Amino acid sequence: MDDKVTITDVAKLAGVSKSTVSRYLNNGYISVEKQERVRAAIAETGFKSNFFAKRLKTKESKLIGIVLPRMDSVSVGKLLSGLARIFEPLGYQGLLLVSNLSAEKEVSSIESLLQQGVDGIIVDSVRITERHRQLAQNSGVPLVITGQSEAGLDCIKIDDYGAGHMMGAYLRGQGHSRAVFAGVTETDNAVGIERRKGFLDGFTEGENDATVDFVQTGFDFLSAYNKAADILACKPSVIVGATDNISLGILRYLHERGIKVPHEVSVTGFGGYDVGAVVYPALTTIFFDYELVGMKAAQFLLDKLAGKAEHENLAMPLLFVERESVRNLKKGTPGESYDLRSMI
Amino acid sequence: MDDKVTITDVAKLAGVSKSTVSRYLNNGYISVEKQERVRAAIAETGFKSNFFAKRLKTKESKLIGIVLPRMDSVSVGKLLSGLARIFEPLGYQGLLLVSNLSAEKEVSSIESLLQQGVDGIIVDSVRITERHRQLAQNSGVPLVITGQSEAGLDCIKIDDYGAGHMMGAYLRGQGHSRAVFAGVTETDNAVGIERRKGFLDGFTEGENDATVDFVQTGFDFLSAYNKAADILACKPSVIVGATDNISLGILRYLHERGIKVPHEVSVTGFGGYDVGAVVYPALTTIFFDYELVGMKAAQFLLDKLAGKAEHENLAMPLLFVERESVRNLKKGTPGESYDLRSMI
DNA sequence: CTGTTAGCGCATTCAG
DNA sequence: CTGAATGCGCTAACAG
Repeated sequence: MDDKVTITDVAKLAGVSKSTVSRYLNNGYISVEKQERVRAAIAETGFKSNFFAKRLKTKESKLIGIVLPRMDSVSVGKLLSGLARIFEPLGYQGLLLVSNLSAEKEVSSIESLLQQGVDGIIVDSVRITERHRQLAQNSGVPLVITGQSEAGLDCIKIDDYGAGHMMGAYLRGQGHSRAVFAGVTETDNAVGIERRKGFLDGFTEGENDATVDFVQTGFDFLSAYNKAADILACKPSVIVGATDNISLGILRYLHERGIKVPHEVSVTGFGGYDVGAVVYPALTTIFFDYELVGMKAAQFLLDKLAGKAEHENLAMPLLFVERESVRNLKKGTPGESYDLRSMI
Repeated sequence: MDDKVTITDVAKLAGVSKSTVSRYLNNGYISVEKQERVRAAIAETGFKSNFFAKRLKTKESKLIGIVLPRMDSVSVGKLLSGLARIFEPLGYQGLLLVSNLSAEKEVSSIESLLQQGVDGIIVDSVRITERHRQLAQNSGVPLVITGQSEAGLDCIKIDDYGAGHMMGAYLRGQGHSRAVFAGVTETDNAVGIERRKGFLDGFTEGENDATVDFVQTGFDFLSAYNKAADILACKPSVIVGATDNISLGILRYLHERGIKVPHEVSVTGFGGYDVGAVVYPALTTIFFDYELVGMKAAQFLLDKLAGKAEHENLAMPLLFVERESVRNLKKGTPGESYDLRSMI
């Protein structure tokens, strides 16, 4: 309603020129006296500078395009929190698009964002295509990728391979030799392929009695739960869920069947958020700091915007969270820990 | 990089005037022959119309401002999913701002959004202030509120009072008379006040032997866990968490102490997402369809934009989810249900 | 320090 | 059906 008032109206009311008002708005030099008159005129008219006109001139939008695979997931939420934490104090705002886990949709979202004139783009990708690469290199606006890692592009991500490897090595150390990896389909490269491969390597490294079966599930509790019977049929000493959610679904199934964890079978996850600590037994897992990923990615984009950033392909540190769901086969059952505070 | 090409370049290459190109872009009449030439020129140059210039003329941004209290919460994620589901197919994009649970920050976010020239605003509010009201009524852009309900404003929300009442009545029906309501502080009006009041009314209605104690917690597992001892000190037959998270924290505490749920004490929550179904016992709760709230809010905003919507103050329907965590004191212990599929 | 003069890229009259 | 002309509201030289 009140966007009718323009810089011209203010200038008229203050008895100065448009440029003077513009200077007032943009830290240009202006005498204290006129400064005051302009201030008063702006207050009186309720003037708000027109965003589009301003951007048309300056070629800067202060807008960051953000492409996410989905909205209703803890990790995505954390990632967004991290992004907001960096961008927001600097006056950048986020333009949000959802790809629904489709690499094609990611691409079209990026194209759309480019047309909107965003200053930079962050895409939490499920898979990098050739078109991603083209856009990243030729669009003229900096693009940083989280979720996947691809040589030659700017990526900030969790070290999925490393996490898998760390878990594999840990479980070997606990004396396990028969594992089932319950994972998602290969459409998500990082989770579906790297994490799994890392686990395989870490678990079987230098050993010949270690076996790993693979059972495919979805990302949600229920689909994991539904595959639990298949998993059990492999007679594992440990079940490794590709995400905490998968592990929780399996834990529920085991509970229903009266199968004791970790006494009869061990279970681990990846993710490390609080939920894993409230179930019983609390889930041993690896903590992924997606908020940190968000912050790093944001900072990196900002650096690129400022021209002071070289190419980077960074993996965030991992934190192993040992809780109650793994049995040490070499020493028997672990002493159970009975305090949530120590596990969160 | 390729944003250099403007409508003028295309016109020149196609051998027509700028206006003709503009018409081509905006469904204006243009001969088939020139249509083809323009199409070719656009393809060749890789022309993308400049967003800001276009908006400067049309006064339409196709941008929806969205203000959220936080990012890392399931309900907020669901809400966003719902919004995206409606807005996205219509070419609207979301400009996202986070208020960090502060009503003041909400207001400044709204003001900022207004200045960006968004077509409409959705704010998931924690508390409505006088300034909210002013902005909603005088800013000239439609504003719909979720999360809170306020007379005279356009609100779409969960029926918090109704949910509380429903839960209260249910528990009375199960023969409970000593309850503890574990809730958050009153800064969140809907959760802190309405939900609690509804419960109080539903639980004590027409009875005089029913008592409800109140214990304050935060929104997270751990803070609820830390208050569990205080809660137990009240000797309740049932503990009512204001959110599922609160209830899960309490459930964990009870488990650690070996207190059987629901045999020794019952527990309920509010929210109804999947996590509550994977813990043991699975949590009896009330399902809030935040995704539906998002869809409704989006549609409502669209209707207002089209001028075909009257004022509205709508509450979404509730779904009672009976699982395993409540004991029927009139009939003894419920038969336990042993299948996740029936509870999700 | 300040006013004047030009556009930014596009949509839209208005005459053809 | 089409081209020429006119701003949308603002910033950035350019001379004062």
